[in-house]
Amino acid sequence: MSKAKKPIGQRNTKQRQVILDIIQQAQGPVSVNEIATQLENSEHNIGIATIYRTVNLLQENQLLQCVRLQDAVQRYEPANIPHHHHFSCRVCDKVYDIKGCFLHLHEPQLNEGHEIESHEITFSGVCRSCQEES
Amino acid sequence: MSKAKKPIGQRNTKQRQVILDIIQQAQGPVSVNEIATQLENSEHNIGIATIYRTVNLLQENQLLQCVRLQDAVQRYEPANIPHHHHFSCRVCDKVYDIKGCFLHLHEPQLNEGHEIESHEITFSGVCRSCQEES
DNA sequence: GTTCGTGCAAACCTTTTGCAGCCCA
DNA sequence: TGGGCTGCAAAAGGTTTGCACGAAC
Repeated sequence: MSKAKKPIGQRNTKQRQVILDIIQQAQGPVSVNEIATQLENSEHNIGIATIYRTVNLLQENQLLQCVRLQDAVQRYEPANIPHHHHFSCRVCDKVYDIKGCFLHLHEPQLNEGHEIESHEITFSGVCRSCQEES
Repeated sequence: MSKAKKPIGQRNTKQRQVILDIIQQAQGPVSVNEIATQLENSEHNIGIATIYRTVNLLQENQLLQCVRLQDAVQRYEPANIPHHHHFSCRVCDKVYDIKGCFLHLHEPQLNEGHEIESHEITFSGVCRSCQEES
């Protein structure tokens, strides 16, 4: 069923396809731990080092981008989704995508002389689901 | 000379005052490593665990706030400075404060149902000093 | 003197690396 | 068949914790 997919890196292994599939089907950026947990619940047995090596490879090939929020872990999401930001729930720790961007970057004096190339906005609070539960 | 200062936590120790002084006199958020380096260059001998325990205590007492940028380390800054954000130079790795906030948070539907309590914006690019050097 | 705080070292957590065996091309 | 890829385990960085000694009240 993965006949038409082009190889990741030099060889097209099952592990790499499975990991990429998990990230592409997620609702927001996922961590290596979250990937490992999903794999444990399936029949796949993929070592943690392979997951790390794969996400790094996918990043180098511009298929993934890395998101680092307030906690210690890195999360990964497909590189081809439009510009957006993230919301991190302080109750359940889940990370959601927030569409669009509220930033007005073109007020010139606000850069204070630095050359801004990119920005990252992280919101935090209580997510939809956790509000309903309380 | 630290006669008038009120205690941090339950006891007023020299270590805690020294660590707080370093953070308050810094130009931007500082990491535990940067604090440790400054202490090595002085006559103080403070264990790394004490620095971590102190910044965590100061955070609980709302004297410090934690800033986590794209790299793995946490940085700390006084909690009483006005709302602002940060710029991280990809050349020299220094972190600068950016005054003010460009964010327009009150467009209601953009929260996507989550209750936003705080936000953090990190800019990155090339800082003033590094531009001049090239 | 009692209790809290410190320093040291070990533990912990996330991520990386070395290496022998496996499997895709 | 050969070399890239995997799994395991050990190592590497940043942070936390346990414990006995020392210092603040």
